[in-house]
Amino acid sequence: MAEAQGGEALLFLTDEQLQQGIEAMFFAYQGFTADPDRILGTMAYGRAHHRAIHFIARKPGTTVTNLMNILGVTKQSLNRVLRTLVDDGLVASRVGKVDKRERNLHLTADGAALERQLSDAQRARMRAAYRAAGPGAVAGFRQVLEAMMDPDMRRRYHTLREAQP
Amino acid sequence: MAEAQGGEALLFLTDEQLQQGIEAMFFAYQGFTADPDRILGTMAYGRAHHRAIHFIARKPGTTVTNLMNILGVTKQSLNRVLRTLVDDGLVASRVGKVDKRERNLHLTADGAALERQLSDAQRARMRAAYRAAGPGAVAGFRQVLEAMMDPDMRRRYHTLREAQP
DNA sequence: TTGGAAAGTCAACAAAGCTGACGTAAGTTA
DNA sequence: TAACTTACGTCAGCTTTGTTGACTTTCCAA
Repeated sequence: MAEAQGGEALLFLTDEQLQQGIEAMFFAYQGFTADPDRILGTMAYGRAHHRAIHFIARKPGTTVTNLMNILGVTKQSLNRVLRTLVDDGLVASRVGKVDKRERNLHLTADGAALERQLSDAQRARMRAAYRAAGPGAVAGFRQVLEAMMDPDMRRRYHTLREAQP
Repeated sequence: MAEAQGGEALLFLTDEQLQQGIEAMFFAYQGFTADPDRILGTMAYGRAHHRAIHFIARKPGTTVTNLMNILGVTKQSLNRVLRTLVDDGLVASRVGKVDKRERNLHLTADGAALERQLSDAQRARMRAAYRAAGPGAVAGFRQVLEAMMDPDMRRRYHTLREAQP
């Protein structure tokens, strides 16, 4: 028991321990999306709009195809969401300069305002969770999440950290 | 920098660090559901069926209302899923013994077989992630996830650990 | 200059959530 | 006992968000 935190101990992970991890992911994800969902519920938008807005804010000028790959949805599904955001003046879609087939996506002032509202709520919860769990826990949290990703998604996750062009 | 992992350091959490946590949750959840989704994609079931099957397996004899609260969906939405599972002979719905208004839900042999198939895939990924991250990381992972839950859900999460009657 | 990639559109559909209303059976309480 | 409440099931209708497939337009590159 004393060495339960030591190296080889994980070789003896019980199904019950793994099950608890699975359920923790499920319930935590509900909390993770709860605040933005509540805000979006008051408008004509859903979680899909939030995700699009989030990643456009994160990588201004990103293309439709890139966003599509990050979100893991089809072009048609993304396009419907994007169209409402463009129509409502939250997202600007500009023809690419180097490749005119591409559309570079940016948030408008209104879009950025909504993004900030949603992000603030989600970050507040994340901040509270980080503080409650403590500094050591945060590193472990990130390590496990990263190990859980598919390789493709892990690559995209790291790409988001790169400097803007 | 040396004390970046020490106590008060978290008071200086940057938005960028929180953002990374948010994105890690998003991408990791994709991985988390990927394997069961792939299996279910070959049959006439979806993620909603998986969730129902999971929690019925976890708490055999649970009632419809209880399951509804755990999953966070409406009675009608759950009922549609449950009906197909009962019709297909994966779930047994028996009238309660003490309170005949209640229906006690159990997996049939076929249901248990599917549950095992789905769980094995998801547990395998979880096990791999835990091993890749290391023993210390696992504790932190669980702490942050738990802190991220809504209080209601945290209570339900803990309730699942209680002994069966 | 022609082939193919990128972006977008339209149509049809499915999964899974929601609200509201209603009915029945079974407990609970006044 | 009568009235209320709870648990469950169901019907109807709607929304969001995903899917395929077929098609056009634009434009880069071989």
